[in-house]
Amino acid sequence: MLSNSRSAYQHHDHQRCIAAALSRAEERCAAARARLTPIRRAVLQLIWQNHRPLGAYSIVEQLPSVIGSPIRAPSVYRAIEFLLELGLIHRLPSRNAFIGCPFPGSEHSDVFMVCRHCGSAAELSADHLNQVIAETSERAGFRLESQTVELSGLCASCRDGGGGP
Amino acid sequence: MLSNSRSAYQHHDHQRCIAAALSRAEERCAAARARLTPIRRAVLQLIWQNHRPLGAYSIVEQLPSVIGSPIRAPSVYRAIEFLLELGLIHRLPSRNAFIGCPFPGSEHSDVFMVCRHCGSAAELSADHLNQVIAETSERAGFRLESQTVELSGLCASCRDGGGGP
DNA sequence: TGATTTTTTGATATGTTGTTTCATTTCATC
DNA sequence: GATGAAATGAAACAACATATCAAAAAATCA
Repeated sequence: MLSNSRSAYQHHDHQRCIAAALSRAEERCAAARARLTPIRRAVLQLIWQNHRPLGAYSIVEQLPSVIGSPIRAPSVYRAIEFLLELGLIHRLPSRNAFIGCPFPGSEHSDVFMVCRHCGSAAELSADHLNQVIAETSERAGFRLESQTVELSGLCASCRDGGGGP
Repeated sequence: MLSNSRSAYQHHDHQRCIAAALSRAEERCAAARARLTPIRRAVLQLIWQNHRPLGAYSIVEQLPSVIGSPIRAPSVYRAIEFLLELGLIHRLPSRNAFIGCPFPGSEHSDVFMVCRHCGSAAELSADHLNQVIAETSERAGFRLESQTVELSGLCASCRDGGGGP
């Protein structure tokens, strides 16, 4: 089971998370012959500023502090679209928000655990769960192409009385 | 496995679907000492006009033809909120749209199969799937409270070359 | 019944999220 | 440095959702 639930919910050196995410993004862009432009890089960096899903207009607000000049919504959405296509981020439909993918490139399907208390979201890719989802679809005669699984509840830290990461 | 995938995707007497849904709504409102007012009833009826998720502003547009007089967005959202609370409809986050629940009252969790071709959505409640989701959460130390599972792909009718229901 | 309280609806405005369109700039390639 | 493709700027707009306060309707009860 691939998961980033430890780092998402517990204290950790988050600078390394960010650095690793940007580094993976460089690799992936190189492999895809795509350009990680300053805007795209800044958007990715903002999304990775913590483990909470970030809305597009929050990015619009915060971009000047990273880029220097104001960036309008369409540019932000273009960067988001680019990052989505490369699998570097995911969209959480129930929140209209975006979150960094901790393991881009690996074949996995979107399963998120979103903590109602601290707002952090962890992603996991559980083979068994995906298999059961596939089987269930199959039995219903449904040809599964993609999936979004959003689980809401309390993360380990918040459940145990902590205040989250 | 509770599911309405047959009626959602295949030819059937849909008038009976609507009548049954309204009848269940009456029951459920009576049990909850809540009022199924004309607006709420009309909104539910519109959502049940077929098995495709319906957006709030489509409801706003269509309501006059059911109610007679125009109804603004806030009233529609109030009706939607009411129906959601009673479990008579569900919200599909990825589409900003609403769909009737085929088995309100039964303890079940939201799993939807949305056909990318015909747009119809079937709901199912698969014990095994829910159990695996619960186990997966547990293993990650996550206290699961609610879930939304949206599966996208091709329904049986569209997969077999048909045009859907 | 009539007064009181609660629930529901009306109406206006506004907030939030996402897209269209077209012009301009930047970049890679030749 | 000319050319075509990719990326960005800028303004307007479209779609989805909520805040607020007033009015009406319904339930409750003296």
